[in-house]
Amino acid sequence: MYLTGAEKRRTARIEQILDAAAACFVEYGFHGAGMAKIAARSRMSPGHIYHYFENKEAIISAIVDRESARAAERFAELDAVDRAELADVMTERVVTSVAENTDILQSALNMEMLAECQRNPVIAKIIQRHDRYVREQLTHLLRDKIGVDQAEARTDMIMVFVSGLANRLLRHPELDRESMAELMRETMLYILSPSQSPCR
Amino acid sequence: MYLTGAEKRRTARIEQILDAAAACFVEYGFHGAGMAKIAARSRMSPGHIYHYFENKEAIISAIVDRESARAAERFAELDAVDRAELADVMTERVVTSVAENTDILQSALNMEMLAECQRNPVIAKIIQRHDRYVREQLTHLLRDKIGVDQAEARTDMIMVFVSGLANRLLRHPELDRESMAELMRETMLYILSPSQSPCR
DNA sequence: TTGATTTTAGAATGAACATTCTATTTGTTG
DNA sequence: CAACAAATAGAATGTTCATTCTAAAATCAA
Repeated sequence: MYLTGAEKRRTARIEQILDAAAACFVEYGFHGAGMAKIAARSRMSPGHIYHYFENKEAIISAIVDRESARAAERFAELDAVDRAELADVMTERVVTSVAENTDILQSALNMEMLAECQRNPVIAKIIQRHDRYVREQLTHLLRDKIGVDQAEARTDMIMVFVSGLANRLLRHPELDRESMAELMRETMLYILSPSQSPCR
Repeated sequence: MYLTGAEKRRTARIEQILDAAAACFVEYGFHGAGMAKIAARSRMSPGHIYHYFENKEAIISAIVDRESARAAERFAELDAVDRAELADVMTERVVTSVAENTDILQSALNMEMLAECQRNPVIAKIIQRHDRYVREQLTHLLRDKIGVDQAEARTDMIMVFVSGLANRLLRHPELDRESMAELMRETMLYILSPSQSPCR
């Protein structure tokens, strides 16, 4: 699919605005960040932004959509992983996100998104759509590659871990990441073990 | 400790403002809710609010403090529980919060609080102080009543569950609460089992 | 190049906002 | 009850906000 110069410029401008908006939203929140700030950061005039987005709401929606899609991508990489290693790789993924500090920016926007999702039905729709997509992928992996029962519940449980960890690190930043990683590894393997009663 | 009439009225007014502010913050967010809205909801004039709070920031701080304290209280109730039943009761607590819809209002404010905590150091301090208090209580219970090893890590793990669940219910509201509760029960008992290698 | 169209800047607008100021009412105390 | 202090209302203020408008610059098509 070929893009004309005009189309290329258009998408470049849109990216430019979204990058600036994301940075501002991290710093000030969706409602604390003004259009003037976003305009300055994207090196455009405020008025110009309205050629690409109908209003601020539309920018927020686009950001939520983009961030959700990026999160989903990260899960999708698991698809390529070998059947035998899958449980370990998934475990390692979650564990690593404790050990290293899992992308601060992403976490900051996530909280903002979840706060917004509780009062803005448009945002809620977007978030829930991406979540469904991720769950479908993950459940497929769990059921058909690892062969667990209750694959849906286990999927949700794993996602409880991921978001729960992000919250935890905010409330307890000095948390001992090493012991946490260890316990997390144990628990993940417990949840991912294929038998109904997973003790071996 | 006796309170004079004036002191009683003062604290009543403050509660009145905080209740109104909490409701507005749930509906519009910390930065979307204006002082005019808060004033109207607490049936006071905007100006009058400034006799009790220096500015809006101070109201936000007070709300975060109050909500955190309430959450801590709920954990503190566990102190009265009998040693033998503790693991089961704690498990039941978490499981129940999946089964019934765990206090929506609390969850709404929590996300708002965590979003704010990432950019406002004053808010971060308040949240982290309450979290430390809750952890101390819980770790004490786990170590001295249940007798687990790695009590700190297990404490954090349980708190990962609680906040992770709140997030999960936002992203996946139609989640099958029954299977989730079942898997959650299993996993909680795994984490709370006293032996180092918890399979029996 | 010329004319048309798109892109951009930046000022203008009017509403909403947090906060302050000035009165007025209410309550308390001697 | 009188006088003073505290509590309260509501208008005033100056700022910031999202959005719109006007016009200039850049790009493209012929």
